[in-house]
Amino acid sequence: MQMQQDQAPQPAAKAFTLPKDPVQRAWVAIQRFGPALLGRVEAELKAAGFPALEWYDALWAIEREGPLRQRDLAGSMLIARYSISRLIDRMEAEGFVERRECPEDGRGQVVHATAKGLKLRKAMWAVYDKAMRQVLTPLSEKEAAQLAALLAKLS
Amino acid sequence: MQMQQDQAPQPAAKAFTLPKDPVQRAWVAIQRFGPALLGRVEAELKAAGFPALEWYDALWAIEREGPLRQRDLAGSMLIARYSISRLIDRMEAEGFVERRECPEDGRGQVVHATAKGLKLRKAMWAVYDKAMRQVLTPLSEKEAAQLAALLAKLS
DNA sequence: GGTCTATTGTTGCAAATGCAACGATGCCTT
DNA sequence: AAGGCATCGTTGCATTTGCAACAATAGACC
Repeated sequence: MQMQQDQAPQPAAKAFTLPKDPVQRAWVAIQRFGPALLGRVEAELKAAGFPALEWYDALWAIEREGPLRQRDLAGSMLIARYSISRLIDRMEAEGFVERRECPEDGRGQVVHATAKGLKLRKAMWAVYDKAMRQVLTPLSEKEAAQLAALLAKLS
Repeated sequence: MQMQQDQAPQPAAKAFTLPKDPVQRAWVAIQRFGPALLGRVEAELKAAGFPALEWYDALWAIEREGPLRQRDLAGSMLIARYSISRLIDRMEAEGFVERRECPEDGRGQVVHATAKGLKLRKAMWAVYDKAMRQVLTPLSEKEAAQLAALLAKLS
């Protein structure tokens, strides 16, 4: 019987050599480091007892743009409608959002944030912001801006 | 009854304005565009009837480094051991790899690629390479190298 | 109005994932 | 050699996802 916490989700990262071709280098970097960075931030949120980033994103989208149709949330978060449907199921079950009928469209559901939801988002932000900055410390402000610009070109 | 294919996994992307703070810009870009790019490439592989990128990555790791312990595959692919265990289950069931006993470690399993596996990797590469380059066309070679360098700083 | 097609959100089902545990083996210390 | 801890790979279980369908509503066209 062992007492250590087994099965770390992110196993020890080996030193990794990128390919020579610049395009492949870029691709490999995106594929490897992107998810790893997300994982680190998600891990900090979870360690602080918070739900996943999705929840934050949904709450933030609503706070930014006002109550939203599920369709629009899906568009805003770039995920499929059925994913939104179930995400909102879970968030509603915990009282962070609520669905209301959509006056202009009988099919629609408008998602509102509750006071509890707004509070959660703020609490998450403290941890999220810190974790994000920590993960990005290796970059100067200028480099961060450059990185954002390069990625934005790929939209 | 409708004949179109419903529920596109990546709904119409709205024009998206990045925050002002450079660090947040970088983070949002990583969070949004990274997965979107991966998704586009994955979609092309799937459309061509191929399995997911994971399969390619596993086969390529083995081809590059020789038959690998599952532990090392996990390290190389940055995923948990139980994920590897099940990934290899599936790949073995389709005859692309096979597990053999590890001579130096009774616990170990060494994963070998089969001829069928090597063939699959090559076939996938044709599509993968093309899709990857297509997704990255907005970047010049120099920019691609820059992007890779910036992301690598974050390892 | 009536018909036809598209969109919205939901759901059943199968597959995949995360987590926590486990058996088996290796390794280190005594 | 023996005990104790660490590592390797696997698995049961609950949760989450992806896919394909669906009912309900909207909108366009005649």
